[in-house]
Amino acid sequence: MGRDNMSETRTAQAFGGESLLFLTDEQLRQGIEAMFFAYRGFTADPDRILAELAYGRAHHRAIHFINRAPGTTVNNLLAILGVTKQSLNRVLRTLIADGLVESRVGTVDKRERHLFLTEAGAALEAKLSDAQRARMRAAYKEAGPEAVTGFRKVLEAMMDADMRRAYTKLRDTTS
Amino acid sequence: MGRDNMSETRTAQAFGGESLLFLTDEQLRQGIEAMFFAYRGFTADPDRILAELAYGRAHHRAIHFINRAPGTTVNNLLAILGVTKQSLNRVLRTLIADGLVESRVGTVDKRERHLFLTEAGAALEAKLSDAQRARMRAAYKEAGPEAVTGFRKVLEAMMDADMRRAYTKLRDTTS
DNA sequence: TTGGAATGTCAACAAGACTGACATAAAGTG
DNA sequence: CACTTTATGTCAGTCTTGTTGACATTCCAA
Repeated sequence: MGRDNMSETRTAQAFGGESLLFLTDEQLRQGIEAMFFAYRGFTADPDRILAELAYGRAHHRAIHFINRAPGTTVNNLLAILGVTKQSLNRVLRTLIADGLVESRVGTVDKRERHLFLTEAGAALEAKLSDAQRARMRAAYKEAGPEAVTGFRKVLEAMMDADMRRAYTKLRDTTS
Repeated sequence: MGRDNMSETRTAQAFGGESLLFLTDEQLRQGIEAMFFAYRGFTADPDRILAELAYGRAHHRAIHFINRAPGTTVNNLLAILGVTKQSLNRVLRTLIADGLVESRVGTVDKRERHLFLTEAGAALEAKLSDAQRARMRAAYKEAGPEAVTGFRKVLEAMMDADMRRAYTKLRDTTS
């Protein structure tokens, strides 16, 4: 019980900013398990909403990033989502058929399809991200401002290089 | 470009410990996207190892938690993993058939099966968690000690109540 | 005009989740 | 002892989401 608290204190408080971290396998494993359980919570609320509509996480991801970067091309979306075009295409087809996403042929390059959310699509996006933001907001409040900064720092450091590029590019985009 | 850095600074530095958080939807969305991209990195290394062995994440999860709590019952594992017994059983069957997991009938309650890793199972577990820990260690080092504390705090606050119980119970177990 | 790039479609397949139904054995309870 | 509940396993079928491979279309660019 008290054992872990002790080692955690040692890491966080006894050592200063740029000093060596005291990283036991035990502490790393706790971080790993925390990621596992937290990700379940992270997706739980949207999953419930999606289940009612016979959609899955793949639909959520597509809707999220189309909303985030309206007019994005299919190829661009593929790179961000990290799936094959066939897999994405199946999801997009249902979303387009259901009137949540609109695909417009490119004007400068007519091979490209630019993706936009319809009103209905934007409404679902709002519903999904409201739920997810509520969870995130509660977690942030409970953990406190400094914790949030640390949280973001570690997550960013955990990404693959190319995902980190995609993330920071999106992050620094004024939406 | 600079816009986000400004708002982040405002949140993290201008306000003190117990003050109200300045939580814009923009900041929350960045946290959401950070979770998405980071989780990909989090699973990338084990996924590569597992792909060579024709195993998936489900096998990894089972192996991880059996290693974590040797002798755990099937029911216990079900609760932690949050899947159906049919789904877990399929994974366990292959792991037992491949000689990575051993299932022993309970002594006090003969209905229960207690799960253990074999030597081969423990070897794979070590290989997988070495890879995952290396990623985690690098991220922790890059982010710094205070960031690690904050990271863990936010993740814990993001869990569902029952997962949080499972997590802290595991966390506080001397392994 | 030819080659390559972007996109889409079809088919087949696999992992991994689900539900539902049923079997078995053991434990608990009246 | 009879009955119920619990723990586990299994069979069958479905769904989502991912994969590969093959092929067509469109169109830009050398």
